[in-house]
Amino acid sequence: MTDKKHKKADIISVAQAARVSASTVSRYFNHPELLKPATRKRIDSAVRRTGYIRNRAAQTIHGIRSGTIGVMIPTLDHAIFAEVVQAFSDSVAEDGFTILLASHGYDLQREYAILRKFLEHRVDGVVLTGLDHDEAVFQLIDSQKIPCVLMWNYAAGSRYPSVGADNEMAGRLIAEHVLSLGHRDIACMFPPTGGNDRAVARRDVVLSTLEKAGVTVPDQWMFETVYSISASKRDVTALLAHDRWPTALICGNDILATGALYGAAASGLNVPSDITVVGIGDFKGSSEIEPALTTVRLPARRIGREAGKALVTGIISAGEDPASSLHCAPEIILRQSSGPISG
Amino acid sequence: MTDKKHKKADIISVAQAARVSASTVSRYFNHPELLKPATRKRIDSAVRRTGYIRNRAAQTIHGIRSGTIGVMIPTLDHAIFAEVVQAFSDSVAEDGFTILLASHGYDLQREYAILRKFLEHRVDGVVLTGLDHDEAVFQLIDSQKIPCVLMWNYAAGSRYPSVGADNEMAGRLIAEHVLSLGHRDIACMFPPTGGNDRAVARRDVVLSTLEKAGVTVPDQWMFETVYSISASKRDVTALLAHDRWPTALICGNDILATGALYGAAASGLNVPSDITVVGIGDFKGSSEIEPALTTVRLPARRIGREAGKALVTGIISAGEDPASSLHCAPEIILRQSSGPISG
DNA sequence: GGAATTTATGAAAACATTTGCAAAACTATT
DNA sequence: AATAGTTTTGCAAATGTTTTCATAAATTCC
Repeated sequence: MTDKKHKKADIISVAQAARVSASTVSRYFNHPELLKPATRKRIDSAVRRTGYIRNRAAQTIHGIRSGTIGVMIPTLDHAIFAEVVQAFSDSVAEDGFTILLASHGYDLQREYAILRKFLEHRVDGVVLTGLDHDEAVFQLIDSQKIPCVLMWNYAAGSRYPSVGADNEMAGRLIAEHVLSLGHRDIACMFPPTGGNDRAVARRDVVLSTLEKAGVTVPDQWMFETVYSISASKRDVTALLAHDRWPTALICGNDILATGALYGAAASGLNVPSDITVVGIGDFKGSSEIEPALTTVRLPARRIGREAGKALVTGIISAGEDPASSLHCAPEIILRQSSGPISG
Repeated sequence: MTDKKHKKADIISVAQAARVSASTVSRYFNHPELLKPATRKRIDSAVRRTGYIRNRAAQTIHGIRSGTIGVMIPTLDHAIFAEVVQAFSDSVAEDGFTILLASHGYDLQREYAILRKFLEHRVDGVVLTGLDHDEAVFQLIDSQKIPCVLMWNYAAGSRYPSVGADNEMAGRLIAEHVLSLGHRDIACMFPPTGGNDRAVARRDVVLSTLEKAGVTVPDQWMFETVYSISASKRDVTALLAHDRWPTALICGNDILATGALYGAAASGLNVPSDITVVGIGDFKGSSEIEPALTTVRLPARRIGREAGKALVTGIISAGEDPASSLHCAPEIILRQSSGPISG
């Protein structure tokens, strides 16, 4: 029955079909308990017959919530962000929210532009990835008085509630683990830090933890490698082609560590007896790779879920009970890719 | 200057601040060429001072496009979908569209519910993943006369324009490659097929191609393995623990193939001299893994980009020039994980 | 069986915009 | 300086809902 006269099914056409007023149809959706069962049935059938679909745009201009949440991430190409977004989306979907998703590719200008677009759509709240953002972004959110949660990283005094892992802790955990195995000749590989506070925090804390133990990483063992398995594999292969290698390699994330593992394999070296390799993140696949990767778990699913809950709380309670921060603690995961020095 | 009197910046307050009428402000945004440069400047400053942000909801009820596109995927947890979505999003963002993203987790009921939600938000178009959907879903899209593109898979006579790869071709390519290497003792590992037309198509065509060559896959070499590296590693390890193995293993996707490679490594077997392993997809990392994986490339980025372009065309030209199908041909990628029989 | 409640419905105003039409303000032409 | 033509602007109606207030209908009470 797709005939439905094609009268652009609005609330008025439904009202006519049900022989009631538009107000009554509106109530049918928003306060059904106010209607007489008989009327309800009549409208029910009319809705079905006309194929009416509510128009949230029309509701939204009444100050009613739009039911959307703006989600801003650097990129979906990093599987870990995809995982966070998936968990976030599932979490808020339970309360009927749909996400408006956009990625800025680490471009701060774009982040601002996207945020404006979110606001044009009158999102009920926004999630940003990471703690650091352009001051203009924060001011815009302030001025619109819209709930906001910073997701993925956690820091006590963050500008907005933050739900995520403490990156410094993650860096410290992995550095301490490597030190505890007796390593002193250590190489580090981190992604480029431009526009990426997470990477900066991790690198700085790893280096300072090593230094506190009296270990300095020589320049030629400090790699800045783009986030890709192939780049890492290449750099590690080059490193291992020299006559002198480190006994351990700390990678800023599991992607780099995966590439490092492949690089070691391609160089004919054994991990961990020839070299220890560790990562940060515990990405999907890190536990199955040969050898299984020692890393620090950043609980992506949990972060996404909790960030969703926090934001929804902030939205539903409208200011009176703002979203609150939550630390999803990172946790060291010992596997086979790390071992004591020499052997 | 976050003072702005906090008068809920609407178009009228901007008009007052600029000493013009609301209509003029509206024109400032929608038809600026109709305004006198002086007025334009005045409004420009007023917009800035009041911190006004346009309200797309209010525009949308005038039949103006909402500037959103509904994107429906099974899950973002499969990196390949994340990649497609990222490319799609980038593509449509160029034309000012923002995506509304939701995942149904292969649940057809949920797909229908999400579609309704998209329509409530008056999305300008929708993309679905895969060719097969509930008839109710198709009817709903029909009845709303909204542009729709089926993304990821391609088939000539699809219900809506499809942009993607031909799965049968992908399956045939990989099966033929394995046969051409001389293999006759072949095992297959595919994901569970419930609600997943892609998996079905691939499996069926692989089996029929093998059969046409006179090869039958014995039951105990037919694995139905959930999409995860660990499950695949487990199943392959079990397979290789028997006294008789196949000489080749065809996996329904690269995730399963990756797990298989790890399983072979863990069993102390060499790929490809002991067993050939191939996948489908050419996921990120498949080229770097040791040994690099022979697979069929499904061009995810290209598919996402082209699907975006196709849908935007359909939206902008409003019916008169509907979105059109496009086949992004799969391509066999020969790497190290496959080799001739025995050795 | 009517008054007093309670419940159910409708009319109209409100929401933030766009747009057709008409008036006002300019320019150009004589 | 008056007219015609053009450009710029404002008014008011329209968009699809929700909500307040008022009224009509149903129910309860004595």
